Order: sequence, then C-alpha cells, then structure tokens
Amino acid sequence: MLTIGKLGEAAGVKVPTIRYYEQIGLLPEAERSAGNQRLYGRKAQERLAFIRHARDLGFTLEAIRDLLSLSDRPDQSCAAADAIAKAQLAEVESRLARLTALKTELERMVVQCAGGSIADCRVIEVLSDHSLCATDHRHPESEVQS
Amino acid sequence: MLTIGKLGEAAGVKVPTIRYYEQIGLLPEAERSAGNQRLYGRKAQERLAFIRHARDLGFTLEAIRDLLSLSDRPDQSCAAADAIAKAQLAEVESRLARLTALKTELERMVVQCAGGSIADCRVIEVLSDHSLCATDHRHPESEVQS
DNA sequence: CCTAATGTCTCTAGCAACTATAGCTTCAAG
DNA sequence: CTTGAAGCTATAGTTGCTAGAGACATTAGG
Repeated sequence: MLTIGKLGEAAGVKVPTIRYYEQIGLLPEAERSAGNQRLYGRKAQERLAFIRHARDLGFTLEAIRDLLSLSDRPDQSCAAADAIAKAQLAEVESRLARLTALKTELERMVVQCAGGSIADCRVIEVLSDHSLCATDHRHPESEVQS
Repeated sequence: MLTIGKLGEAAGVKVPTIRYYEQIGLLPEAERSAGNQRLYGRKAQERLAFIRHARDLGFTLEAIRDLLSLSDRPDQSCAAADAIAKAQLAEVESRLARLTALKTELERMVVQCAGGSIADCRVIEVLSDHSLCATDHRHPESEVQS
C-alpha cells in the first residue's frame, strides 16, 4: 500500500491532483490508514496511470471518465472507446491545422520586422489589420487546453 | 458611435467579452449615453480589432496588454514587440511539436483497433500502458489554450 | 522516548478567458 | 404606447488544476 505521495511519485501526478481526481469521482475514495491518511493499492495505481496517460494524450477528464467506465466492462463492444479516440484525433488534427496557420502568420510577422520603431513595426501593424495576413487563421471552434 | 452590440458584431467579439475586456482594463471605460449605455468610437473599434486579432493568433491577454501599451508609444523601439511575437511563435512551435506526437499516437491507437470487445481494445490497452507507445508524448511544460 | 522535519489532512480561494444567469432598465419600431 | 430586443450590473460557473492556511500523522535522528 502506497501513501498518496508515493503514488503521485510513481505515476508522475502531483498529490493535490490525486485528491482532486478523487473529489470529482475519477478515482474512487481511497482506503484510509488508522491516522486517516489515504492508502492505495495496485488497482488505484493502474487507474491513475491510465488517467495520466490519457491526459498526456490530451483527452479531457470527461472523455477519460467515459473511457474508464468502458474499461470496467471488458465484455462490451469497443466501438464507444474507438469513437472517443477518433473524436480526440479529430480534435488534435483540427488544432494542428490551426496552429500551423498561426505559425505561418507569426513567422511572417517576425521576419518582416525590420527592428525600427514601433511606428513601422510589422508586428503591431499586422495585428492592427487582419487583411495583411496571408492565411485565414480565424478562431474556428472553441478550443481549450493542450 | 456604436452600441456595444454593434461593436461586437463588427469586431466578431461577443458582448459579454467586450464588457469583460473593459473590466480587466484591456479596453478603456467606454463613454456612456444618457441612458447609461456604452458607446464606442473608431478608436475603441480599432483597439478591439487589435485584441481580437491577437487573440486569434493565440497571444494571451497579458501579452496583448503589453503589445497595446507598446502600440501607444509609436516612437519607441519595436524590440519589445518583436520579442513578444517571437515568444509566441516559439510557444506555437512547441505546441505544434507536441500535438504532432499526439496525433501519431492517436492514429496508431485508432488504426490498431480491430473493433472487437473492450477486452481486446487497443485504445484501452494503449492508454493503460505507455510502453506500448511509439513516441514520447509526455507532458513537457505547462500548456494552455489555443 | 522526545523532538524536529516532513508528509498528510481539510477547506478555501485563485488562475485564464471567458460564458451564463438573474433581474432590472432603456431603446427603437409599430 | 406598448412590446420586444438590447442594454445594464452583479454573481457564479466552466476546465484542470495549483496554492495557501492551519491542524494532525508519521518517521528519522539523537
């Protein structure tokens, strides 16, 4: 049995984050020691590793919640898990496309800057006027994290 | 003079967002009509367009605050603006690198899924075990939005 | 066995950048 | 003159944590 600190160390997750995951029901309530400290066994360790890994891949906690509940029912079809992963892939692809456009625009901006005064600064100028942009980098959908 | 609704429409920014920008001091306090409604002139319109455009390019509000104060002093060197833009470019590049790794991993995951039951699901399996991954996609620094 | 240092506990508040809600007032059209 | 849209303020919620306060638990050294 591991204390929360050891568990966090093992999984690469900070202690308050583990407590937070428990609080929002992503991890079950931990067993407690005589002195009321949380104790974790191998199952909890695996579950946390799963969460960590999915977070690293950019899945939201909501998606992870769904994936975890799927993984708890090994006899069911994996279509749902597949769909979640595909949605995440699509999300990542769309972010990639957008970031690529941003990169292009920022590069143009930085390269064109001759280093004079603000009055002639391309950075400020381009920011002031979208029509100076080569690509259409406008905010497409809502985007969060990662 | 535009009302807040018209301004938002013109700039592609939602009304509450404009009020929020005013609240955090990114936009100056607007003039008011006799009936206490906000009224905006061309300067405010340009400032909001600048903000919107910079947000679209992924700059944080803090960076935008700096860029705006730079653009208010046209006689100064543009080195600072250049540095902000370069930092943003670096940020975008690092996010791109990470997202590219994520995409690779998610594709592998999705392609390998044979569509059977959860028990044999590659998606779940890979999430359970990082050593099944081809790339090192571990969370490098902190990352936000965009 | 005692003490000091570290670890853990709960609870609350804060971060970015908004978005949503409630309950009110003002404005423009018919 | 009335109705409905748009505006006002203020507060709370979103996501995924992170930081802090103040109290208890555990462990290592002397």
